[in-house]
Amino acid sequence: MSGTFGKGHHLHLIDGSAFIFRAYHALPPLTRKSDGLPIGAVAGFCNMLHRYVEGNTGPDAPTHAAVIFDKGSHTFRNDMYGLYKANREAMPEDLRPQMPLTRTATEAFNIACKEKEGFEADDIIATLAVQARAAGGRCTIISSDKDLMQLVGDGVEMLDAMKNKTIDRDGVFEKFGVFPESVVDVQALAGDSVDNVPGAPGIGIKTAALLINEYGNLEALLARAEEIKQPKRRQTLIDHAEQIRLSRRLVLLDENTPLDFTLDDLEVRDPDADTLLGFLAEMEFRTLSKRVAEVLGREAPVIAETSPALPDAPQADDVPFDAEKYEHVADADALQKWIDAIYEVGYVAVDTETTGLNEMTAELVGISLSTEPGKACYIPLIHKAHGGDDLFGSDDLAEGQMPVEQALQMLTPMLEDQSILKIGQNMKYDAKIFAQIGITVAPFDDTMLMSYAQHAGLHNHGMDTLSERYLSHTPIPIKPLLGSGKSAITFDKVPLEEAVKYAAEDADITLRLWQFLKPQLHRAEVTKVYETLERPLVPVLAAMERSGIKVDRDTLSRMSNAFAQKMAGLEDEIYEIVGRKFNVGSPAQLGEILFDEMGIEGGKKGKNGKYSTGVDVLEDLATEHDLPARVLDWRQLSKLKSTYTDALQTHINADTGRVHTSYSIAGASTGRLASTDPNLQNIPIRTEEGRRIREAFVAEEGKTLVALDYSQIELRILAHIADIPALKEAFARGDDIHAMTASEMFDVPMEEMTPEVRRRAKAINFGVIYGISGFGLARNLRIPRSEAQGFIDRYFERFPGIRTYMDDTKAFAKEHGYVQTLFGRKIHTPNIGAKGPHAGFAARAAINAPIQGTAADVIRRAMIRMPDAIADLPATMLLQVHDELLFEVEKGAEDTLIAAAREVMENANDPVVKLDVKLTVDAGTGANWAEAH
DNA sequence: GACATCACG
DNA sequence: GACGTACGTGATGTCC
Repeated sequence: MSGTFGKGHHLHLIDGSAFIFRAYHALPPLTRKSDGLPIGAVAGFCNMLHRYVEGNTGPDAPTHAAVIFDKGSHTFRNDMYGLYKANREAMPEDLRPQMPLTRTATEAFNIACKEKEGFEADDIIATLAVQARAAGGRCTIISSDKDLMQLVGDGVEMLDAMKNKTIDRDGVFEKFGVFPESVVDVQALAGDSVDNVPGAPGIGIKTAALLINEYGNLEALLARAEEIKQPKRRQTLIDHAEQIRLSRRLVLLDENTPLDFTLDDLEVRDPDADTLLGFLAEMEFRTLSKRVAEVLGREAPVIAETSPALPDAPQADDVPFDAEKYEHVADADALQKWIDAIYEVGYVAVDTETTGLNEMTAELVGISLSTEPGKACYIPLIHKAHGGDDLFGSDDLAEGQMPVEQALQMLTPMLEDQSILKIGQNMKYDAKIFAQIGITVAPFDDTMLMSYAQHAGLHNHGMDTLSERYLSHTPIPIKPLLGSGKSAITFDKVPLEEAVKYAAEDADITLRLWQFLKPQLHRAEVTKVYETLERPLVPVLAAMERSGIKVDRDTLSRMSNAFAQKMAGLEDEIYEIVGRKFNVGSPAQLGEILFDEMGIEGGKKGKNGKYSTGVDVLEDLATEHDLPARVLDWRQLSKLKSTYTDALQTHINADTGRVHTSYSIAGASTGRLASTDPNLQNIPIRTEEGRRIREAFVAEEGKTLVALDYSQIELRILAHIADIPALKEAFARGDDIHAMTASEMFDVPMEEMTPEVRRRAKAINFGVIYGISGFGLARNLRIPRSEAQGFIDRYFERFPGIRTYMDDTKAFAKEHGYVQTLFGRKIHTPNIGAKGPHAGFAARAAINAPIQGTAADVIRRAMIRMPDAIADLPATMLLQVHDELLFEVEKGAEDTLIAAAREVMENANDPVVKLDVKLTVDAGTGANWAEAH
């Protein structure tokens, strides 16, 4: 299609800067081999352009396209407002020299490349989009920048290339709560911390959308600001009217940027093969050159090897994923070739396929390996013929598999060879599967933990997330292979051809992630965290999980029956009071009965129109009415029964008679572990009835359980980090820390301390760790907010270091985007700059993270040292509950174990971190967990 | 699958 | 000075 741009034409506008920054952050700091020129961002940029061009086929392909860049740092917006984009970080040093190369790259692909001094790319995009619309054509803006959303509609849409998601008018509404024509009004009110647009203080996108929807537009709102009911909001709008108008001018895109070209100049052109291949060769992008050459039907240019390729050097340009190329290894010859290749490079990505997710019961089905990007294999071992269908004889193995013994005999020396690095994603899983059959995998790297060490708090660390984020590749989903629900099958029933593609791809992805993430560890300065706090924990946890803890089924069963009886009794009483039967377990039904039928005052509805019937609400009502108290009792029993006495029984392993939890190392952002399937970190203890559940956790015959827990570890760490002399001295003296706080705050001598005063001080101490607020403390203590605020003020007065710590921590988080523990663990705080309600949330999390995270690091270090420290004792470490370790030991050796374990725990910070406060550990023993704690 | 609720540190 | 508020988790049951 040609001629003047108009109806039937389709313009693509690519936000060049977004491409560059994404490429820069997604790739390691690659350099050109011949001269060391940084080219990581250019490499990523070229890959993205290539992928973009290749993806543009079919009827919706653009007829016109351009990549638009920013030019110069000073624009007309800086003249309007000196602080515009003032808090932007300077461009990284290794990115600067790459900027001109991205323009050259765009031209090499023969795509129009446009920029204009003094104008932002957004303004040029706006101008072109409006021109395209006026001419009757369509326009797609390839960007996810919210500043461009004001342009959407009437033939203009956006495409988030990252998520491959189109943003239309409805998409804009989802983001802003208004349609595109009102976006600037909302942005003017909400401001933007990234671009430093001031907006109206205290008003975020939600409130802004509410106001604009009510008043129609910004000018109408400002004109009628006096009518607003909320006093603060009204005053803000009146006081900051000019600032808001300025903000609107800042976010409003200029649709009349003077341009020295027309839409017709942007017509899509085929690249010139020589120019493009020449450029790629000059950049020394080997693989991309090959790919592009293939597409163009040309010979790939020869690029000299100017320096020997390092074995673990990341590839500057990536190999495309191609599941067809994965190898199905079916005999000893083929496997031997792989083992030889592994010894050649010294490392291998390994992944296991099994019959289930529970490593204690799952059986090994096959193994996949990868030694370089794009090169991977799957060694199926016990896949069933015909998908295990009974009609054909269910136990027949599929053809094309080597005997399990033979495969393992060949692989085991390699898996255990100290000179071969095994790379896994969540290696604890594979290590446990191999441990089941007597294979100890070592040494190893774990890509999940590498990601966690660098990016805790930013995103999760599952393979799908990492692959999409860092390899721009969506892995083959497992769902279609296994099905779901009742008809779900296990992996050994998956046909070999499909199994090879899926399984080998996992190894391929893992290897690529490792090549990408490993050099980044150093760049992010978290190598020590990974090497000392993450990786060494894997074998320790694997051993604990495999040990499990003995749980007595009869005890649970008896308790379950008792609970059921009590619940039935309570149900009768509840129905009696209400006058009919209903589902006591339904908060919705209960809410209506309490507040509508019975007419009790004080019902509060939540966001979906249901009354809240949480424990706080019911406890308040219980002083006046019988029903809430009964319901609370019923709920407690229901919880204990369903979650503990019943569910726990289903987790008792048939072979071991024990319960084997699984710890996630990379789940909690602060560095804490999390326990799942079942969660053994939330077994009841606070109420007498719940505590009895712990009686079912028992020691084996002839053994005893020993529990050791850190005393007040978070408060001790707070005393150290915030440097509070009074707290440090109290810990040194061994004082009751809450009583001391109370005495200091309320001027009560320690000898005359009452439980009530101490309770309040305790709540405040905890509040401080959580990033205290008057509201939260008031709610916790059930006192007026003003009184709670008074306590907090007094606390800050007596312990001024706390305030400094809080302020410094928030400032650090704002500046760096993360906070750190004493051991260097980073916890990212992406929402710290948010406006509105999110801000307080993020600030409190930032204040808490170094404290909770340091405590988590301390016990991790203790756990890592523990196996050696107790190696000569007849003892096993079973469980970790954040500040507690539970052991099982032969009778008679309790004291020796306590001495050894306490020594490790109390000195776990040594020698990396020197603490001003001593860590102390309390110990207990017993035949069951209730006694030991 | 979202939400409410409640178990733990 | 106000948006809604204590920090971090996981499992269960209801209800759409």
